[in-house]
Amino acid sequence: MKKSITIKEIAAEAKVSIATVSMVLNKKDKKISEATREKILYIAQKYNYTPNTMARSLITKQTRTIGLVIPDIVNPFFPEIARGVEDKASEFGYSVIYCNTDDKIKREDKYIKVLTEKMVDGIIFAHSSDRQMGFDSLDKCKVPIILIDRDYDNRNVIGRVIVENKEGAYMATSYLLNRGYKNIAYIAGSITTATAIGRLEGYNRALADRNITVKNSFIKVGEYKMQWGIEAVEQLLNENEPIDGIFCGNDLIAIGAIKKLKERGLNVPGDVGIVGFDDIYLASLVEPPLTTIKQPNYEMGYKAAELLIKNIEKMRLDRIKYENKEDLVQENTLLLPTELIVRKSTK
Amino acid sequence: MKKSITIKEIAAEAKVSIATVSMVLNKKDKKISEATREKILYIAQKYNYTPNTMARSLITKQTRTIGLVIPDIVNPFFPEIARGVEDKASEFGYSVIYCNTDDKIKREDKYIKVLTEKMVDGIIFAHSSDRQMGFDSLDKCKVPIILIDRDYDNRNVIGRVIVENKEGAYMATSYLLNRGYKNIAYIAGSITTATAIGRLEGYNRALADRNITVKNSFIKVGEYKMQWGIEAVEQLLNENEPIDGIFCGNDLIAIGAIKKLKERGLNVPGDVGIVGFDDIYLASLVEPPLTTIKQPNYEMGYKAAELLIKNIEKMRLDRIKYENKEDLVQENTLLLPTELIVRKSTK
DNA sequence: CTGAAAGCGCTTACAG
DNA sequence: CTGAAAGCGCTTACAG
Repeated sequence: MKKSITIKEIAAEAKVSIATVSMVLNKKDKKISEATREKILYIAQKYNYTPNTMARSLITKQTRTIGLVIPDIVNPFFPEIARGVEDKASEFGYSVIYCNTDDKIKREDKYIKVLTEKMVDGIIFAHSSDRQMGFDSLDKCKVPIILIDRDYDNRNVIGRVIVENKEGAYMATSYLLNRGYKNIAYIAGSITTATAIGRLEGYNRALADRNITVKNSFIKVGEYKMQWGIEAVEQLLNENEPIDGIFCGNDLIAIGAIKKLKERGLNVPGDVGIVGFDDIYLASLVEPPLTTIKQPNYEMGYKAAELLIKNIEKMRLDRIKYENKEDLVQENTLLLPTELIVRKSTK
Repeated sequence: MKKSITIKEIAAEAKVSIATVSMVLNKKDKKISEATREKILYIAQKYNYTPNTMARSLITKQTRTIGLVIPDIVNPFFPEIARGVEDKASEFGYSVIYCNTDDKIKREDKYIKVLTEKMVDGIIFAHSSDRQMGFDSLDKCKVPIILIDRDYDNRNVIGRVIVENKEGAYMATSYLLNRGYKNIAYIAGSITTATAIGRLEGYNRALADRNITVKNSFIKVGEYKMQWGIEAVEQLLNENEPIDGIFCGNDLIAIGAIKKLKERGLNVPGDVGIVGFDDIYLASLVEPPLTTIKQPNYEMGYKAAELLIKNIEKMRLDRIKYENKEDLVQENTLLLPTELIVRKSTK
């Protein structure tokens, strides 16, 4: 491909210094005469000058690039987040490098390292549910990190964007109880993350508020996949305790659960009431359409990017190292509300 | 965040030159004594040295970063492509910057420019259907480009990965004809791209092969969205000519079409046979599950990244400018086959 | 086996 | 209003 000209060559042709060219091209040209300015701009235009941002970054120590580390863009949970991040980033003139970790800690660490080497200005990170310890790579990381969705106490993080999981789960479970369902199971994706714990608490609380005893056999723990919804329903139906309602840890589980219930000849929501969590794209398209707790994914990505970039720019301005991150995290924790979306079949 | 040490500081502490440190750290250290090597490695380890790839890129002229420019990651068509790209890229040690254009030519041009400035080694580009001319920005682009899915004749491109649209559409239409449907409409997303033209040709051909006259009123052109499927069915049902089958330009259209048909009390596939195109994630989850032409999206992304990176590395090795791109495009055109996926309702 | 030096393309005080 | 110079953190011939 054609090579781009440099400011050196422009300077030569314009018979000025490279400093002058640099100033004009960066619009720090208040002190430059109109004549030289126009001459330089004309030449740059003529040769289709493209600045080399690598050279610039080397000096300014900013790349205007951020990293987005997520488990899997194919999981319908993540595209909206990714879109939110990219929208906000491009609004601020930042680019985003995205990485799929498949929830593997090794890959997470690798990507954190690669992104650090590429000198990204910051990272937005939805980490694996398995990551309960071993944050060495994050501690070593020289780049500010915002955690999204999956929340842990962690020192090496400047902020978090999380969701009102407890409140959402409470809403979901209460919705089922209010509609007369009594024996409500909870099919969880995991039970270790703050996210999962919040959802479990909300479920427990909703039952407790109505003096319903929580049955351990009604709580099934697996993974956030459709297949697990299928298996969990299989288990629940094969046990002695009858159920008539299910709160599912996410929509994918709920879709699997519906599939299995229908196979067994049970109607949803006639025989068994179901509520999911997340409100992914396909929740409205499956049949019956899924009643679900809307998690504001787009907003989560958008807000995370905003938080990150604002902090990046602030750090640069203040020339502060922010060693004391405890305060920062408190200040930069965003809790997004959830919402119950009731959908009825068109049939 | 903590500042990383530089090779200069390592050199000082090890009492060697920076050249030696550089060689050791880059494993070009055949000629370096074991003692100095270990000393350097130890110090680098001790201070958690992170190379500054900006500085490196400035010299080597390679960033090991590629750009992925797509309309919208939220459109379920793209996550698999994006995943394929990222998988192959990371396999080769490349990162990927992704950009959403919303099919807007202005945004495409902006991103191409930004990526060029960031000195990406290459770009994978699924461009807007509206882009029928005005490739100036691409012509100006100093970076090799691989086109995916949407194909145009264009000089400034080193390769293409496209799909057997014609064959797929032929399969889809023939499938409906073989099952006894006679009056088959085609709800197209667009009609201008090579992709769309291929699908239309396949549809026409399947009808022609059975001596069925193509009716213009059976061909509806709109956009690749669910809403258009709904509207197009509305139109088709309000017209005089009865239909009993629909080939849809993509799955989203097909899902909208099914929705509308059901609203009107028509059974799918009992009353109206439907085939989609793309095989997106939710095709199996809607009810009735969608029979569709599988477009190998993951593979498309994967192959595109492979093609791109191989060409990048080859160009670097050969130190060739590849001005004559005509040949290159021929050589680097990958045509991926489609496949008919028949799905039956579980009810 | 190792070092001194040039240079990648830029920005940023500083001097005039 | 403009230029000379230093330097960002590296790599790469070249010399010894």
